[in-house]
Amino acid sequence: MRTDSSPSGRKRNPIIEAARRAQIIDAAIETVATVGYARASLARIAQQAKTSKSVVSYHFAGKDDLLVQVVTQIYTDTWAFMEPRISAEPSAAGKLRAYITAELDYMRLHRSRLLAVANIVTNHRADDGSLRFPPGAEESVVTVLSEILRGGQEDGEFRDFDPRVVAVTVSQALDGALGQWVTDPTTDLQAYAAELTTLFDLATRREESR
Amino acid sequence: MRTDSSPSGRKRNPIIEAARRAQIIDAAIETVATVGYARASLARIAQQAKTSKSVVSYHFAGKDDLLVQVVTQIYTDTWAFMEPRISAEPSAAGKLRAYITAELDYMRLHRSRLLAVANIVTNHRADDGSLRFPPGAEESVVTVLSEILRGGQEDGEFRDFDPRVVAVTVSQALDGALGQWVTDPTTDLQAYAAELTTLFDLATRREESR
Amino acid sequence: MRTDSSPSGRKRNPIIEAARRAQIIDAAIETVATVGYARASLARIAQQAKTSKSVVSYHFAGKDDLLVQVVTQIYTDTWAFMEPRISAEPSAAGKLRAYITAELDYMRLHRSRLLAVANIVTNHRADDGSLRFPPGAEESVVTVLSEILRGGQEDGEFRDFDPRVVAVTVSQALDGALGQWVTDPTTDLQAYAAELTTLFDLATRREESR
Amino acid sequence: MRTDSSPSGRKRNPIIEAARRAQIIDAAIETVATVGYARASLARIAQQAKTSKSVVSYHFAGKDDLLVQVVTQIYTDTWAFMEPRISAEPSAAGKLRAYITAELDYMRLHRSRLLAVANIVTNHRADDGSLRFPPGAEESVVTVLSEILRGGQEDGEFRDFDPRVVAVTVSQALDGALGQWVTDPTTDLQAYAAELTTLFDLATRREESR
DNA sequence: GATGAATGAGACTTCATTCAT
DNA sequence: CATGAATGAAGTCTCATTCAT
Repeated sequence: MRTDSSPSGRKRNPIIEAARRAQIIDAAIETVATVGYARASLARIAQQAKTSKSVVSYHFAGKDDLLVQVVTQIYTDTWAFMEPRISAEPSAAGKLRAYITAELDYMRLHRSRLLAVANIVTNHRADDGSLRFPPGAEESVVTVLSEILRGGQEDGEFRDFDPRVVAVTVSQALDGALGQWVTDPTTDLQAYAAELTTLFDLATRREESR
Repeated sequence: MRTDSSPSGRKRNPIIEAARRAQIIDAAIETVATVGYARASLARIAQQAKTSKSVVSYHFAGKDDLLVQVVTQIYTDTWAFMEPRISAEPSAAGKLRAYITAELDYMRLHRSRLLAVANIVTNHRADDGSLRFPPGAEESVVTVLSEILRGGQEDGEFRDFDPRVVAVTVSQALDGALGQWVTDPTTDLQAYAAELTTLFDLATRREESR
Repeated sequence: MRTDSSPSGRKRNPIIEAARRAQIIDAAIETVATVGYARASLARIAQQAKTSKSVVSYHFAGKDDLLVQVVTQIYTDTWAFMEPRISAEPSAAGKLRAYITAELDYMRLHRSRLLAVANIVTNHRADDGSLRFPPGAEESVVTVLSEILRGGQEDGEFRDFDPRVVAVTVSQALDGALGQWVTDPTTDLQAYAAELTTLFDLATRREESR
Repeated sequence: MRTDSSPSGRKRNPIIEAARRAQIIDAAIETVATVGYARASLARIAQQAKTSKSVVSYHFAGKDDLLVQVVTQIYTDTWAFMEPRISAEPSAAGKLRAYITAELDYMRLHRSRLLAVANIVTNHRADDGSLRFPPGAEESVVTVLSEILRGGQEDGEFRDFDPRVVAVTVSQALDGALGQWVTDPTTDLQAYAAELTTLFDLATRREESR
């Protein structure tokens, strides 16, 4: 097994290399989304990627490395999708609405990705038992949301509340939408988005503005 | 292994029986809460219960049976704790507030139980890959909440919204509180409860009443 | 566990005792006949007998003891059924025919017993790996047959052949009938008996008598 | 574990692969022949093959797959040995004699193989309890024998009898020879062959030809 | 550079037996 | 006398990882 996560030999071909890695990451996403974290073994992932376990072990330092990269990549991609739509909104309330609708739009396009991320983030642990992706982490969704909310409070748009509590709740609400959609595939995610934007609008705006 | 999960020999000793079962269930709860669903093996659970795997297999038909009983028992116990407080409230808004505060109170008393249930419910699957405790199930939290909310709408207390969306969101919000508390043990759950009751109060009441 | 195979306590009731033993032996027969020797565990046998493993262990010194008694009892019963019909025939050829038809008649009445015996006899071994019921044993079917055949040779009824070879072959032929019947339940055992009596008649009689 | 039982990676090494598989199959044969079907665990087989259980599980999809391949391979090999000798005989009676002597010759050369096959075929079952190698199967010995016998009847060589009954009996007679040889290692298999050929000759030929 | 082969640990389950009551 | 409870060994299979080529 290679010890670093990006193979580098004498004649490595970075294009083929990247393609293989992407293929394996996609397979990991699909596998975790389909069978759940606990049953997503390297064998199953390799099978999904139509390769062998060796190939997976060659391109990634180990299972942990693979899953970390899955999460990182999805976080990056999701944020690249959502960020412009959030930034485009001048008001904090607009940003919050944009956040909700953007994530639900992304969800419709990439169900497996968000499913995989949710599975991994809530289950993957280091050997000492600590969560590998603690909800308070820097890059976390919750942190971003907190800042939007705090901004809205400072601007006077939002009432007084604990930004972290609301951020956690919004984030959980979106996970709930995903779960609901998985349980009932007929769920209308756009209607769901409308429900949630209204809900959090009412829940966050200043009393005077009502 | 015992064939059925609830032993019924002619002269079985229900006291010893029940005690052992309770001990093992407690061990399972503690283990899942501590190391997570994926690492909660029968060996670890047995170790926690200070017995051997054989004893666990003797008292439960299998791992699946054990986990199902863990969930069932916690559901029952949680509901026995919450139900009186909810029923005592005459209004739907009161019931909703009671629901939130009751679950968070239970959480303070029995962190491991709710942690275990959350872990099992989101991860445990049948052999065919389907979730063993689908969120839409009869006894599910979401169903109970939906009915409270629908009642409030019929009474005219609540505005018009999709009860299921709000029920899912409330339930997820409570899970989020648990996660937040685990991540940051200094979290004040009573303050958290106040934040959430206010949030959902604002989010659900009729506009006229504002 | 009791060390001897027939329990004897202060107030034992030999009638109940015998009934229980018979019930367990029947269950063992049925279990071995149904699922085969390798899967006939004490648990399965106890289940078939509608008791618990403890009861089986109490009435028999162990699995080995139980199986030995199953075989012994069936041998005894089979022979009690066959012996009069064989003895009634004055000629050796008649005895041979009687042997074949009698065993096939018994087979129709007690399929499970012969199936169980065949399974146990060919599979059950002592801890050192030696067969527990070697085909050459005193009480064995083959020995009885050999003597009938040798008698027929001494009388001049039968041609010259190795009695043991023919005895083994007749015995195997009957086992083959059982296997055939199990495979194809529509097999007509009486027609099968006629085929076999003719076959071994032709195979054993003296040339002059043809 | 390998997912399929016959590996087909892009660049697998068929030589090493085949050698290991053959080694494990031989070990399985020897183990089953020695300790019997019921005690032939993967651990014992691996020990006999001087490897570990993992290696066995790597090369075969499971115990069932291994045993199926053992039987298949022995069937193939036995038939390759016997077929030319049978085909060389023009008459049906000759073919029948050749069948008997050929199998007994093979038995002398490969006692363990025939012992293993007999053990597996009579004991190995699918999970639903049905025999894995039912005696009526296409490739079965009995089917081949039946056709030889039927041919002899159509030619007028053989008397009128149920070909299946005689086929079963011949096959069982050969198994009986094996059992006899195992019980008494001094058994002269060539003499045994002569006894059997005479026996079935007399049993099958037309009356006119006597 | 890439992979087929191997490995040992550990998963869940079933086994025959023993023991305390 | 009878049995529910417990036990440790052993069963098959899957795991993530490593290694020789």
